Amino acid sequence: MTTIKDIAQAVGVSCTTVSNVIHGKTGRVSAETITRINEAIDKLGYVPNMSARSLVSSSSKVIGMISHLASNKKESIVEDPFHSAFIGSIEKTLRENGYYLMLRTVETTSDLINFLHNWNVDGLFCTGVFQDEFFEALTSLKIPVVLIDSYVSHPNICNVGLEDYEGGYTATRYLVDKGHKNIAFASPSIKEKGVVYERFQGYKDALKEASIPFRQNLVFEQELDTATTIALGTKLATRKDITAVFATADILAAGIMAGLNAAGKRVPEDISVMGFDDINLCQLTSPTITTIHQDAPLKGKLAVYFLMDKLENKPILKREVILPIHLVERQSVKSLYN
Amino acid sequence: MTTIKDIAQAVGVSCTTVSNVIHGKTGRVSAETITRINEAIDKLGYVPNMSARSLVSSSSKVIGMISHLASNKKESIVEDPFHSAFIGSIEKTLRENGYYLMLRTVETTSDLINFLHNWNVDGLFCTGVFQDEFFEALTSLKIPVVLIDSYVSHPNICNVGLEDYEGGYTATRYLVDKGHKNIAFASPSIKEKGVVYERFQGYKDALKEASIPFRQNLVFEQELDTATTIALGTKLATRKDITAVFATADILAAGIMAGLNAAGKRVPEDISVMGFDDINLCQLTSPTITTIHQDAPLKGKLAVYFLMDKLENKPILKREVILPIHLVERQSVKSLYN
DNA sequence: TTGTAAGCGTTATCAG
DNA sequence: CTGATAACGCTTACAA
Repeated sequence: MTTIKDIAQAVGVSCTTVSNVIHGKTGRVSAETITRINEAIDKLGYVPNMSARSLVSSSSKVIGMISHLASNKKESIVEDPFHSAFIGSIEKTLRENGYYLMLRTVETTSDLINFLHNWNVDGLFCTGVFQDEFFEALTSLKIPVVLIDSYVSHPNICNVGLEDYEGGYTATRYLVDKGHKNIAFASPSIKEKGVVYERFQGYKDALKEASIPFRQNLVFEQELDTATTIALGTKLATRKDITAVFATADILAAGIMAGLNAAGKRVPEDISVMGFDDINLCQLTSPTITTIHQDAPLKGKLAVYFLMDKLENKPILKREVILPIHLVERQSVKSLYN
Repeated sequence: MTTIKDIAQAVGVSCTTVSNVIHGKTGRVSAETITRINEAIDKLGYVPNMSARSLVSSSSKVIGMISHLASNKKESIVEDPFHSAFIGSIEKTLRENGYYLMLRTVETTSDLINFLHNWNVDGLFCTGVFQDEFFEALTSLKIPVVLIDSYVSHPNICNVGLEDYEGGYTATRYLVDKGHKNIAFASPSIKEKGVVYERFQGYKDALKEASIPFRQNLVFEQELDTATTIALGTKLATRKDITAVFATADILAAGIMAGLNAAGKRVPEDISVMGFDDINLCQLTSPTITTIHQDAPLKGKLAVYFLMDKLENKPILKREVILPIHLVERQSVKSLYN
């Protein structure tokens, strides 16, 4: 392991000078020394020891991407702890800016605090945070925090979100415009201040606007694992009154379609289905899925930009960015006006 | 930040003793001191500074999960939904053993070396490594390396893999047993010493065993993005000779099915399709996809166990573990014997 | 323009 | 049983 000291000796200068050159504090160093140091760095293959830096400088260049697991949830592919859609995008942007990404699951608030102290973590990403004790802990941290897909807000915290309300509204409105009146709402558990809650409000408002009474018995909340979603589909097949379903996730929509199919119902002839997210799957099912599109990689990228700005103490113009959605029309919804 | 020194002062002992107690070197410490130290640790909320530990002890508890990007590829670290399946499992197992997971994409060998030095990385996971210069670099590291889904081998390196050959054989054999003779092979680029290559061998051997001549014009290699896979499906629809397709990934199989469908072909009536992996998608398409099952979370877990054993210098019984596959029969394959 | 030296939090060596 | 003390690699006042 080549160290700064090795470079200093090779060149015949002090550690200070080497350190200064490395950090571009090149104002008070002669041009010649600079080149000689840089040559030595290349030749000897110097690589900074981040632990040492971190120890002395209270900046570690470590960014945590944490996922908060409510106590004993089972890990499944659906319940992907790391929201794989945008994590690649996050790692890339972070790396290009000289940061390192640590993935960590925490169960309790003190798990989080310990983790942050362990590595002197510089900044944090979290997804799907609710208004709870965990969020409170987040707000009192002294490091930048960027929340993704969370409807909790605080002056200390930046948010990257989606037009969830609009998405729910747009989807429902689309179904209404196609002549549907008995529209089921399928989603995971509708938690206050969560993305699903917002989509739910959009659903309800679209109904109200069309003077269609909201009925609680058209709301179906359940887990997103494959077996459960398929079961919901077969259950919906027995409900003669329902002509359309709005599912708040494509994976859920697909499961419902599979269940309907298994029960002998045809989509969209017998019942229409709308999804949300516009993942690849939507183009692979038969019929293809009409859905609300969102740009996950962009979400990741924006989240990083937010964090970088805060880390570099740039003025934060706004604490929040909301990505637009749009409807992608495919085959899973049928018009009742024919 | 509470440090060891704070604890030492509070209890009235030296740093050494505190450190010893923390590490269970409790042989030469009085029972009373131990409890007093532990109480202080709780009360003052001591959390170890990993950077400091790392600096002094040449073990950082950092494990890298690296993905090697061939320079100009756009794919990111978890572009493959299948990879994200076991990354959660890896983080969990690592965490339970006191380690931390860093995600990192590297393009060149020296990117890798630098990263390792930066953080004094204790161990490494890599997926899909081929016999190239990058692999050579891996073999000469002095830290434990566990390869996942890679068919390169070296005494210094552990492998966690799958019965890819058997998978290819089993899938093809199944199609043959159903009376198919003109069986297409669809996959991403077949690289020497890669998982796809193994599956390809299994395909060829199953044909040979059934005395069906191998035909290169039944082999289709292309990218796995949705548009391309669907295009392949429509292309296959024009090939009157083909009665079945073996795709080496479910995502590919689904795309092909969508393309066939779009071109007016019915699966499995007109053409049969087999997948590989058994991801959720297989149960969501219509028809559901007959496929080769593999256990991704188990793969992740075993990879971690391998690494832990090497990190703790436990005797390595075998350098390699190959997970079994099995066929899951669904609806996308039709028997020609009726 | 460059060097000295202290100190970050921890562990390890060696004395007491 | 316990405690000084050096060392890990680096940054940063402060000197020169």
